[in-house]
Amino acid sequence: MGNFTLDTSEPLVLFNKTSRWNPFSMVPGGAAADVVAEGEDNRRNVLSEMDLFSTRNRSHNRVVVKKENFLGNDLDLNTGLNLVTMVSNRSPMGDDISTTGEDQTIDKLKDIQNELERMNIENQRLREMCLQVSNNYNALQTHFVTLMHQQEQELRNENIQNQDQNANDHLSHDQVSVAVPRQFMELRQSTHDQLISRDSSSEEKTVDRDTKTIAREDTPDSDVWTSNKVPKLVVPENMEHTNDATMRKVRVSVRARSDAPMISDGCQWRKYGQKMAKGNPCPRAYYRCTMAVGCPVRKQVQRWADDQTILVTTYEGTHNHPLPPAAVAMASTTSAAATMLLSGSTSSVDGFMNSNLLAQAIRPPNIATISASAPFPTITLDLTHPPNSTPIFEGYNNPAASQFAMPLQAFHQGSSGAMVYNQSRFSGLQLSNNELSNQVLQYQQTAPPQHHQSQPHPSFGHSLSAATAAITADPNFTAALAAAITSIMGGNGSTISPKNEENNNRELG
DNA sequence: CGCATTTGACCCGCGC
DNA sequence: GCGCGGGTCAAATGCG
Repeated sequence: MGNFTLDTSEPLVLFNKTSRWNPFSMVPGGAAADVVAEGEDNRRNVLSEMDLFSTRNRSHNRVVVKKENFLGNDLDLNTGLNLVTMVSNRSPMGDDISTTGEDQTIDKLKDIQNELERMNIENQRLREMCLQVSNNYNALQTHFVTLMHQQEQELRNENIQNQDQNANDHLSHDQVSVAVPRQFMELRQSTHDQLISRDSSSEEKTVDRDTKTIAREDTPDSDVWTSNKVPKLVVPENMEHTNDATMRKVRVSVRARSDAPMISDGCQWRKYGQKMAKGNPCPRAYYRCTMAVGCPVRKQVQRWADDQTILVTTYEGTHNHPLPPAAVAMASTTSAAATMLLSGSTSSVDGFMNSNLLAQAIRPPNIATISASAPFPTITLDLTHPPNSTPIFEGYNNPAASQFAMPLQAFHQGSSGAMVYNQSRFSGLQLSNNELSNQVLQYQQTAPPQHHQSQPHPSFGHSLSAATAAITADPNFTAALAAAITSIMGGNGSTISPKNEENNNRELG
C-alpha cells in the first residue's frame, strides 16, 4: 500500500485527476482553481496529501498536490467522512473509458469501505486509549497536588512552631501543636475578616480560637459522620487526617441548567435532609454518598434563587472507595478542584496556584469562581452559559441530554469573560485561556455524537467529555498524552508532538 | 418487608 | 445569654 493521507476535517470531494471536472468551480466566486502535480505527469494517478483548506493556497486559487505516487489498486484512504467519488467517463484526451475501468473503480470503493471500517475500529480503540490515559493523568495530577500541599504544609508547620515558641514561651507544647491545620484556618478566618495577626498580643486568643474551630473542622471523618457526641477536641494524629478533614470542608459547587431534581453524576446518593435556606425560596436537599459504608462525600442540591432553572450542586469531601466509570469524571474533577483550592489557601497562594496544573486545567474564563466569602471556601464551576449553536453539538442540544450538555457547551464557549475571584488574595491568579475551547472543539470533532447518545449512562459521556476537555487543555497533559500514546503504540519510533496532535485527532476521527 | 424519602427536632457556631 | 441559620439525626411515612 502506498502512503496516502487525506485531510478530511471538512467535506471532501474526491476526484480522479484525469477528469475534466473541476471541483473548485463550485467555490463561491466562480474562479476555478488549478490542480498542479509538482513534477509529475498529469495523466498518472497521482493523488496524495492535499491541503485543501490552506489559506495561502486558497488565496491563490491553487491547490498543490505533493508528489507521492500510489498505485491505483492500492488506494489507502483514511477518512471517516462522506466521500463523493467523481469518475469521468472520458479521458482528458477524449477517449472512452472501458467498462473494466468502472469495475476497477467499484473495487476501489469496496477496498476503501473495508479500509474505512478497519480504521474506524482502530480509531475507536485509540480513542478509548486516550480516555484511559487522560483518566490516569488526572488521578496522578490530583495525587501530586495533594503531596505538594502536604509538603508545603509541613514546612509551614515547622515555621509556625518555631515562631510560636519564640514569641510565647509560656504556651504549652500541646497548645502549639493544635495550630497544625492553620493553613485552612487562615483562609476561613480571613473569610470573615477576622484574621488575627500572630504578632499581636492576642496570640493566646488566636490559639484558643484555633482550638475551638479545629475541634469541629479537623475531626476525622469517621467521628464527624457517625456521631456528634464524641469528644470535640481531637488533635490530628497525622497529616493525612488533617488533609482529609480540610478537604472535606472545601466545597466544589457546580451550576448547571437542569429540569431534573438532581444531576446525574454516576454516584449513588441518599437524601438525608432538606432545609429551607435563607434567601432562597427553593429548599436545599442534603445527600450523602451510599456507594460505600462511611464514605464522607456529601452534596447539597438547591435551585439558584436568581434563576430557578439553574441547579446548584455542591460537593464536599473525597470518596473513600473505587468509583464506577460514570462517576470518575465528576469525582476527580471536584476532588482536584478542592485540592487546588486548598493549595490556594497557602501563603504562597499565587506562586503555587500558578504552578498548579489543575488551575490551568479548569481555567477557561467565565466558568470557575473561587469564593471564600461563603462559610467554607468554595470553588464554583459555572456551567450555565447558553448553548452554542454549532452543528457538532446537535446531540447535546437534545433536551433529554441537556443536563450535561451545558458543561460541554460552557467549556466550548468559554472564550469570553473572565475568571472571577471573590477574594483579594486570589486576585493574583488571572486565568485567561482560550485554547481550551479549541481543545474541546477538537475533542468533540473526534467524538461521534451517536456514541454519546447510545451510552448506558447518558451523563457519563458528557461529564467525562467536560472533564477530559479541561484536562486536555493543559499543554503538559498534551505532552504526557503524546508520550503515553507513543509508548503504547510502541513502535515506529515517531513521536507525537502537541502540535501534531491536531492532525492526529483529525485522522483518528 | 425492606429501602428510600420526608420532616420535625436537635445540635452547633456565630453574631448581637 | 439569646436568637438565627446551617447542618444532621431519626422516627414516621411512602413506595415498589
